[in-house]
Amino acid sequence: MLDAKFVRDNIQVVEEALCRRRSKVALDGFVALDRKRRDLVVKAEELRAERNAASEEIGRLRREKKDASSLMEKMKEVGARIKEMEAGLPELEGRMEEAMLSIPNIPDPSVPEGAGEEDNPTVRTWGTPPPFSFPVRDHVDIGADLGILDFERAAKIAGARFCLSMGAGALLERALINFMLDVHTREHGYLEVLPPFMANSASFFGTGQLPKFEEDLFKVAGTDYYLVPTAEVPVTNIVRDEILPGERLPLKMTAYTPCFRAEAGSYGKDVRGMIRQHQFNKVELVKVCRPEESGAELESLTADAEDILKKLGLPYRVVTLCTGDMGFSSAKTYDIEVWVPSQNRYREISSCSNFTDFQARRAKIRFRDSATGKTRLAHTLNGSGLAAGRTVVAVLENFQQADGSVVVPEVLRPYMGGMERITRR
RNA sequence: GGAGGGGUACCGAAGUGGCCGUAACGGGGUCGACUCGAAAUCGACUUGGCGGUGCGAGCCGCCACGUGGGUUCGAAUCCCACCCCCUCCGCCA
Repeated sequence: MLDAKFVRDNIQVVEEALCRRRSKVALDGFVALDRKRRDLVVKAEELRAERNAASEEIGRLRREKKDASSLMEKMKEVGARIKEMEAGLPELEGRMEEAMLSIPNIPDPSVPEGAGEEDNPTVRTWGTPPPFSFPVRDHVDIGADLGILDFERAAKIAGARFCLSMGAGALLERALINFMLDVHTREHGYLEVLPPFMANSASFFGTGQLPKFEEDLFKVAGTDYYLVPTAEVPVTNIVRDEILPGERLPLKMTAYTPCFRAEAGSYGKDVRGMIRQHQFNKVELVKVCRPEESGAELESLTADAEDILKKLGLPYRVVTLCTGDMGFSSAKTYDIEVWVPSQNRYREISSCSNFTDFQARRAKIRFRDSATGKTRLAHTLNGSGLAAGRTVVAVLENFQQADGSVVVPEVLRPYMGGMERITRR
């Protein structure tokens, strides 16, 4: 959510930002609506001030055993007028709120303008796609052949877009998760947290998934809970409604969670394999920092995620999402894309975003600036570090051998009981 | 699921219709005094949001006692609904 005051005073800046984002949100009438609301608020406040003064007077008179009935009579009327004033407020405030909640974040000036995915410039590339002297197979075939992935039985248990890993497949994914958490906590200085895998609607409002994107979520029937689509939700909300001591920033947290996504509107997209699932495992990185530092913190967060791919030896590139491709709450996003041999292209494996104060304003995440003693909104960031399911895909496909086996990356071997190669059982 | 207790500031806690919300009392914190320095002691200051006004330090007002409604001239206090926490019982990994 943007600052209503900022929107009011900088309506053209916001309109221009919406235009750059290719967003269709209309700000028509916003200023007039806000004007109307503030007029009402001021009038109601004046009346309340009058009533407060009179009530005090009534109290004084009664203590002195004097008559206050005429004043009380008068205030009865004032009370009615206050009610009248306030009656119109909820509707106006509701419309304001709705307008504010539907405005996306303003893109950082460094974000390139563009319409969609095809306009995302590549920032850097690491490694080279491996050459294969034999026909490349995709992870579904590799996994089935090795007996470690079973999509048919997953469909029996749950349905389409679910995966069942077994044996070395299950071990590989668990090893990846442990490896990622260890690197981030031991080498990158993140605090490991293990949060709830469901969260209440207030948390989802805080990070911006609600109210706009409810159809992407799984709601637990009969409750106020939703399954988390990313650890961003429970982890960022750890500090919701808090004023943090300035010297404790930046907060750096990493969390493993399964992620649940309804994937509404993605019918026919990535239907094969474990690229796009209703449930997948992910290790997330979350930061809460001072506004001055969020730009640099995004760079280091992205580098922390990249480090995992480097250590695994998986080729990747980093792209900047252009204005038309960015998420609703983000001011700047880097996508890290890993090489997927069977598709002969790079696929997203991590998305690292700086939300500036957009989530912090919604979630009321503030800190006390020790220099001024004043409270300020913090900046929040997060990124996948990494999506474990897609990392399994990348490992299986990039390290596949002519004989159908898969070589285990060196750094994972200690996590897999020394296993050097996944072979058919 | 049943029974009971509770949610007030940074923490503990008092307050049960006006004299109580920058909110008693205790603790903590910050600054100052004393001291060679410290401890102890003494003093001052320590919630957040919204709106108006001003170039500004500021000044003025409104709101907030878990949340949302209601009663009343006036609600932390009375009424209704909901949320959360704690204790005991039941069930349970």
